[in-house]
Amino acid sequence: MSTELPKTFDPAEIEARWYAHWEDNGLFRPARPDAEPFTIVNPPPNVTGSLHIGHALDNTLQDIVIRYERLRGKDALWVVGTDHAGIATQMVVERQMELRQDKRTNYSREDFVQKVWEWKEESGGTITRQLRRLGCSMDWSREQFTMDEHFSAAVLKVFVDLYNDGLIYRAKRLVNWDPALKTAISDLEVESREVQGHMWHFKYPLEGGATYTYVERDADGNVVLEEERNYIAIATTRPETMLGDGAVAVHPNDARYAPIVGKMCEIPVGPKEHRRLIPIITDDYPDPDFGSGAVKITGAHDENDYGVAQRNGIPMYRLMDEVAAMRADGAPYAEESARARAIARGELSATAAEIDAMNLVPEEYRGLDRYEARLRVVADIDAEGLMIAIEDKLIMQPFGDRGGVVIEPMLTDQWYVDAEKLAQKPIEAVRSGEIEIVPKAWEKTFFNWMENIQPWCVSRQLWWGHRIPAWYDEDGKAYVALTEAEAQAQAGEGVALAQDEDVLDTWFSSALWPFATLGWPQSSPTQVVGEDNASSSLLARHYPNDLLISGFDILFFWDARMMMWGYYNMGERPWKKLYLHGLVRAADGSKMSKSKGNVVDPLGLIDRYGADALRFFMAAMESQGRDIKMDDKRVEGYRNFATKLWNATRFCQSNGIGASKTIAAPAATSAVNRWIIGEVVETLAALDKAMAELRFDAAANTVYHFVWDRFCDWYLELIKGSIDDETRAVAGWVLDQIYVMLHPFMPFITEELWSKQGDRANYPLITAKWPEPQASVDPAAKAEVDWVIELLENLRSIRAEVSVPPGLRIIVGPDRRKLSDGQYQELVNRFTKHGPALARIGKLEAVIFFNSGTRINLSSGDWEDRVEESLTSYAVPGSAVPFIAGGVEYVFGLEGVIDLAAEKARLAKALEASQKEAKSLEGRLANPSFVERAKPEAVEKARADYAHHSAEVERLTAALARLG
RNA sequence: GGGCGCGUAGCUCAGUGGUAGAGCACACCCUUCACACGGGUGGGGUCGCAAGUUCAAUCCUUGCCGCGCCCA
Repeated sequence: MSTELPKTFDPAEIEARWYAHWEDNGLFRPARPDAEPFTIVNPPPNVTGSLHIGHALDNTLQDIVIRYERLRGKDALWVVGTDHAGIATQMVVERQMELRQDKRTNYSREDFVQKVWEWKEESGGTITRQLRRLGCSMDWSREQFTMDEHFSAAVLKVFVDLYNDGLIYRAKRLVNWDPALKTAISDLEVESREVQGHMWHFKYPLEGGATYTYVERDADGNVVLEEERNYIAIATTRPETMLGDGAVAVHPNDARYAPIVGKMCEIPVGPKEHRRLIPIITDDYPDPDFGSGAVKITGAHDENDYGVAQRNGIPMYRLMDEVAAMRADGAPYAEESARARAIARGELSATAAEIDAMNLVPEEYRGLDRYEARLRVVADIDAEGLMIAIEDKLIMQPFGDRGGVVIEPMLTDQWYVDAEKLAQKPIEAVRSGEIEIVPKAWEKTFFNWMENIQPWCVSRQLWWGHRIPAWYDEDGKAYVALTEAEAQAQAGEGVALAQDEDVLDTWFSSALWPFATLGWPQSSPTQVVGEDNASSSLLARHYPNDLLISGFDILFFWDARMMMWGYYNMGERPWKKLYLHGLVRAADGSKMSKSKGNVVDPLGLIDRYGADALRFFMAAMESQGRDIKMDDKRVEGYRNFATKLWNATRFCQSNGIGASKTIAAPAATSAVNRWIIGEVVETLAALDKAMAELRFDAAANTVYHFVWDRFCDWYLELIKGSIDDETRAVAGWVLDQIYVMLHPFMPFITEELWSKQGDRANYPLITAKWPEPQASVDPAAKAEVDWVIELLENLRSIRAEVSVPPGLRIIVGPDRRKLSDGQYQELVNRFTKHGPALARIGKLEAVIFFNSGTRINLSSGDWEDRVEESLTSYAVPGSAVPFIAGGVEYVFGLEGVIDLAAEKARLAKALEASQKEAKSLEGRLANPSFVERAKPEAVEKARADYAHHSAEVERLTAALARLG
């Protein structure tokens, strides 16, 4: 028996109650050992994080899929967990320390890491609680963390394996150094932004006051400037790096500087007596048309210069420390610069390490911040009269995406993954279709990046994270092993070893998510499913995963790296399909950001409209490939939709309609019941198709329109007043199908209504069965109900347009003389069967078959055979309105009540539309090439449409004529 | 500079080689016994611009204009 519903629908109460029920009863992952597995892993959110609208979208989509597959009977596993987020988490804890005038370096590494763990235990669960409020049905019983012991073991194993395979190595290179976080970061963590800056033009005097003739020519080769110079002009946006210049480079074809190539010039900064001389060299890098065409080369602080320096054997002098302040270490400047001069003259050779140890910052600049040093350098050069010009200029600057400060390229020792080799399998997989990317448009972006991939810097100068399993002996030789003992064994007894201080990039570990969460490496992928080894069974059953859903913004960060790790460690794709969704934007289309203050809190939306409404919004707006603009009104609309369903259920309950007893559609004889069953069949097919194609918008809209437009607006209206046992059974069944089909999108309200429809304590909706109507569309029933609907829509439209008083009951009828006997019989049948509904909804009193004597009273069903009314009595202006439904012309009898002018206008409008349509079709059909060359179906359709419209034109013309 | 995507009703968005749809908004009507978070009926679009392909283009091609993103 059903339980009566309260009049109002309270999402908050329902959500809290059902979520706890599902979770407490293990319903997110019921034991289904024999079922086909289906697996999704969630992109692990930062453990420091809280739920933002992007998470809401991402997790809603995943939950829709997982609930759908669970309902379809699969062994659906949604792996959940959080990411230790090295930089972000360490920052959070350090900031808290700052508030207490404390800092990380006041502690030992072990103590600090311990404090991070304490913080994580206390405050790290925010986002997982919030995911529950969204209704996400993850398998919390196996919640993971990237720093869990088993996960860490997996990370170290991958590092060691890669090292042994030569795919990971340590090298001194120019890296993106974040001076705020004091760590290296990867290319992907750098954002280029255009900022207002300056270009300074300086004179670098030639050695010993040498001069040359500088000649500037225009495009035609005419001399536009010719002068004697004792300097070479250099343009730079970063004067402070001049101190580390190793050379000046010009393009080999640049005739202006040909006279001085190979000569030496002086860096015009620092104490005069110790000024360094550097060579003028040629390289393809300088662009003769940019600036002066001459470029200073600071190999240790600029990506392009680094390349030039490497190609030409130019020393790379490091100028800054870990916070990008000018170095204060090393020997006095006089001593260091003397050595540098010797090196430049070729009198002294030095190793890279020796060069790195040299500090070429003059005493007066030592310890200054790089920007302060810049100001001082510029002022000093200007004072000496060597500044040519300052230009305002927009320059591209690299910013750290976490620290928010300008990245300083720095020469440091870091660990690199040979990404190019690891990228090959993933590239092939996407190319061959082994991994499908949806929407397909992203494939190009994927290939473009993967095919130009750079070595991946994976070491980070942090304390929180997976410490790199490398130990060094006193000579700096590295021993890579899973444990210190193994490293010691490699190094030999008695060799003093020290472990690498650095940790691994968080993405290095989170890329193991698809299999390390399933028990790898303790269980191998080839192990057979066995009851005795739960984890091996898990890995074998659930790897590869079926689907990954992520935002396109982490395609490279995470998705691509999962592919690399999947093929490398498991020899197989991590998932069969990758679905990429867009960003959720603010209502005005701008990107949401804390600094702009336009962040929409998903929890606030849940408070206002309910989780179901927010979820449905996300689904309905998720068309492949597009960003979603936030629209509260739309969320509200879906809250209204939920209320609509709630009230439809209340109506059903008050009419004794309860839970269905069968999976299959009940047997039905009435057209309305047979029709709605057919509508369920069609809706289900459309929904399944949309889900198979991951068209979340189409899926959501399909259910929405079925529930509102078909079930509520027509079915319930048509059955009112004639609810018999068959109808009760069918209506109850349809409601149940609605709950099931809608459940992936709106889990809370559907579960609540399902439970209230009958005694179902042991049969919750979340684990119910997906519909199997075992029925098909009945074309006859469909035609009959479509006829009723068309008739009623015509009646309502006319009533509104010609202002028939709302309560007035009216008469309709066709002319018997225009009907065949078969048509007449069918109409008599239909009017008799649907009389009460037509009377109630259409406010019809009777149907008269004019010129036959037959009149049927629609509410009572009474017949009169010899009525005197004929069409003639209505064929007077102002008494009859014609319309066509189901191909039959009716007259709407309204003696004296209609608005003649409005009626004329209505007919004229309809006539115009029909004429336009008919004319266009006529023209098309008159075109021989259309008839000859178009598809036969198209020609056929055009003919039929033309016949229809020209008949319409005739009737409307006649009707208009009758009105005078 | 290279690549990708977008430009359809006032707004937010679907869509198709045969001249267009939804939700919201708007106008009018309705206190009809599930629902005013409701019911009903309407108005509203040269589908960015210009060429081309085609019997036919909003949909295909090219160019242009505008917007966004990614990469240098």
